[in-house]
Formats: sequence, C-alpha cells, structure tokens
Amino acid sequence: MNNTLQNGFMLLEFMAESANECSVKELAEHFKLPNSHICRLLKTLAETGYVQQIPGSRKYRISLKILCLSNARLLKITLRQKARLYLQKLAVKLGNPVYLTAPFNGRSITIDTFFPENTAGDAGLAIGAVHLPNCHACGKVCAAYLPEAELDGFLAGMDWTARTVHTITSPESFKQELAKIRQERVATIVSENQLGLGAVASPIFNAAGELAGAVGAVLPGERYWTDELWEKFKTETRNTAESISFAIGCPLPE
Amino acid sequence: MNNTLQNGFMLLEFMAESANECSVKELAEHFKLPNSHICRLLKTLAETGYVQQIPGSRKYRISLKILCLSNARLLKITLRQKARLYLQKLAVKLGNPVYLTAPFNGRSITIDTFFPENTAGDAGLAIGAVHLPNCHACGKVCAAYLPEAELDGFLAGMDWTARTVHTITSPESFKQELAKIRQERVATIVSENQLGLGAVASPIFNAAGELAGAVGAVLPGERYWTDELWEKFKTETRNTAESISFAIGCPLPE
DNA sequence: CAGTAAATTCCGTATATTAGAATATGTTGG
DNA sequence: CCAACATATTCTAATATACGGAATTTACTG
Repeated sequence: MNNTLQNGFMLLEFMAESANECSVKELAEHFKLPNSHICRLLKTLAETGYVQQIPGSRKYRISLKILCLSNARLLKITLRQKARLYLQKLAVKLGNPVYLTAPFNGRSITIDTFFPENTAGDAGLAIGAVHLPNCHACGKVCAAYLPEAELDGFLAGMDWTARTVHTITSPESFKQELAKIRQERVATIVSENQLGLGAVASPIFNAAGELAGAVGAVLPGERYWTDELWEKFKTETRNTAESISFAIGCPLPE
Repeated sequence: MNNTLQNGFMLLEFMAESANECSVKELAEHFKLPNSHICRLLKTLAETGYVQQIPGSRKYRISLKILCLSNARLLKITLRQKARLYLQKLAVKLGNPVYLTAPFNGRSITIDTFFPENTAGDAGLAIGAVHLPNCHACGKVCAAYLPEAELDGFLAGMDWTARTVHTITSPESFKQELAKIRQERVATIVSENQLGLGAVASPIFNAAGELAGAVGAVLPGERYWTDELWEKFKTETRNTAESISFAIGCPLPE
C-alpha cells in the first residue's frame, strides 16, 4: 500500500514525464484513485511549490522548483567540482561532446556535460540522463565494476533485443566485454545502440579504489572513423579519467 | 501544522543544501521533531529512492534521482527547445557565457546555459539557479514585467543593503529603472552586485504578449568595457530575444 | 569488554488521510 | 443566453496512517 509521500512523488514523476499539463481526471484515472484524493494531493503539492495550477485553466503542472533542488544537489558533488577543468580540456582537445557520469543503482547518470562550440547538445547526454549498460559507454563502465551478484541480477532484467547488427545480445558476451573493459580501463560503443554512433568511456576511482564515476566522449560521425581516431579518443579519455582519479585521492595504478 | 508531504520535501531541501550526509539526530534537532519520526520519514524517502543511506555509515543523503526528475521537466520546456540554436549562435558571436531564464514566482530561474570554450562555467548561472531582481540582469527583466501589485509586494520583502557602490538601494529608483527596461527591452547590471561584473538581458514574449523568459549574456572583465562593447552586447542580446519571441509565435513589435 | 550515544523498532493514541457525497465551477450545444 | 453536462473542489465521517514516547538494537569510544 502506498503512503502519502510515495503518492506525492508518484504524481510528480508522472507530471514530469507528461508533456502537457495534467487534469485531475486524467491523473485520477491513471492512478485509479478518486479525484477528490488527487485534488487534495495536488493542493498540498502546490503548497510546497513543486506543482502549480495553470492560471486560467484548472489543470496542474510540475513547476520549475524541482530544478532548484536538483541544482543544489549537483553543486554538492565534489567529483564534479574537481573534474570540471579536466573535462573542459578534454572537450577542447577532442572537439566533441564530453560528459561526466556517476554510478547510480548499477546504472550511470550524467552529472556534467561539455559541448564544444560546433557540436549540438544531445538530450540523451543531458545532466540527469540515465544510461543503460548496453546503450552507452559510461553505462558499460559502471556495469563493469559492479559486484558479481548485483551484475547478474541486473543483466537478468535487461532488454537484449538488438537495436542494430552490432548490439550485444547475450549476457555471456556482455560479461566478456566487461572483463576486457576492466583490463583496458576503456569502454567503447561502436554502432551498438544506433548506427554511426560511437563513444568511449573510462573509469574514475576514489581513494578507496572504488568506482567513483566515468568520463565519456562521443566520437564524430562514422565517416571520420579511423583506427588512429579511436586510439586518440581512448587514450585521451583514459588519461583524463586517470588525472581525475588522482585529483580525488586515488593513487595512480602501478 | 505540517503534513507528511511537506515534511518530506522539507527534509529533501535541507539535505540538498547541506554539504555532507545527514544523521538522524542532526535532522531531528534542526526540525525539532523526535528522531523516531525523522527515522521513519527517511525510511519512506529511501523507499522512493530520492534518499539513500550511506553504506557503512548510518547517515543519509539525498540521492541523484532528483536529477532525473529535473531533467525530465527540463526536456518538456518548449521555450528551451526552440531557443537553443539562437542562444548557441549568440554565445559564439559574443564569446561569453549566455543563458536562458524563465520567470518563476516573480524571480528568474536559469533553464539553459552556453559557455564558449575559454570561459569558465559559473555556479551562479547553472540550470536551476534563481536570480534576484537586483543581482542579475535577467532578474531585472522578470521584475520589469511583473504586475504592479505583485511587484510592490516583492520589492517590500527585498534586501536593499548595498553590495557595491553601484547597488540600487531604493524601490523608487529601482522602479524607475524597470520602466526604462520595458522601454528599451534590455536590462543591464553594471557592477551592482559585484565589482567588475557586467551583464545584459532582454525579454522574450509568447504569442499572448506575456513575458516567457529572458536571454542573458555576461560581459568580459571590466578592463575590456567600452561603450561599443556594451552596445554590441545589448543589440545582439535584444536581437536574439526578438528572434526567439518570433519563433515561439509572438509577432515582432510594430 | 563495558559504557555510552545514536539509530531503529515497537506500540497505543490522535490526527491527517481517505473515499464518497454534495457543491461549485466551467464548458458545450441548442 | 440559457440549460445540461462534465469536471473540479469542498465537505464530512470513518479509518488507516503518522506520530511521539519508550524499549530495543546497533555502533562507537575509552
């Protein structure tokens, strides 16, 4: 059974995902709750300021206050503060989008992005975007350093339908690749999620030697791909990740 | 008296602002509630995933899940989608940080930022940052288009202590400036908040002619300031804001 | 290993939440 | 412009849930 807090977040999440403003009826039908109940929940949420009623209409929408909360949280991530300059340098050097992610419930979540001038910002890389292990290079990195048991549970619930001819479709081959990632300290995505989309990522470790995050870099279009380019991206990204690991207290390997 | 939902957000907000992870005792003392109560609230919040208990320690912290909620909301802002390219162009043209804000409870909140390569990202401009009317150019713009009554209430509660010799310290002179902003469609901040810090902002209007947001641009250091530079920033920013207004359906003035 | 401090669970009580009914508000079609 | 409908909001009584204090567990300190 749900309590009030959970109901509140349930509504907020639904409203955040829903493109338009929501009516009481719509929410009531979706959650199978009486409108009187929804109405009161919305009223309380409106009092907190996280929801507001559209002036003129009687519908509700999630307000922008949630951005404040998110921003406040973001500013407290020390990894992000310490990594900023390194990532900025990497973005300039590679001339392509670069991003910083943190492990979150076995997946990877973007906590910073850097888009050089001529590149377009990608919604899939936005701060707060979550990456699945078989869709993003950083997602692979986070999976690679998951405890065995947790990983298995995770892979069991994963969607293995092929998106392209390059998609990894079995847990076995996936685990094999994760081992290689741990060895090389670099993960790659080569047209696995979307044809022509390539990216690399490298792990960041904290003082205790645990995974603290990952640096990701998106490659230019497929027509520019060469072995040298891939090597350059791998090397630079790994170097950046190592510098950040060192900056947050992790001694360099060896 | 507070209800559960409000208590939950109260905790979340406190934890987002607090740099470190929080203990039950700390929260209980701060909010003057019994620890048993705090303990149970945290447990429920942990079930929703917005709070997590530090492994090893028994303290709690706000998780990164709030970033997802914020990101989902952000992606739904049509103004942001339509304004992106214009702002990117402006940032390149001016070679300085450029940002997009939306009006929020009489203040201005950042919903997008663009930092050209050699400029440093400023936390005060981050997405989710809220600007007061006398601290930021965009804040002034949002104040300028507030209904008279709302504005007065707002100015009454404002902090008028001078931060620099240039700070506006009376509601009368402030309202005078707001009138000028409405006339010129450009607001400026000239060392009012911090010496050597200059910025311009221009209003964006929706199809109904209401304020939909503002485009802001930060000037380079004071030593580069010339009348021409200020004029360039004002003109380019206003032109960008007008283009965006037109793009979202507002007919051009005259 | 004992003693302390904090966190968590337990439990009876009281209040806030709940669902349905009644009312108010707004919208559509004649 | 009014009537009929649909939707939102308020009201109310019942009940489940949140609440605070006490008891228990857990972790830390000397």
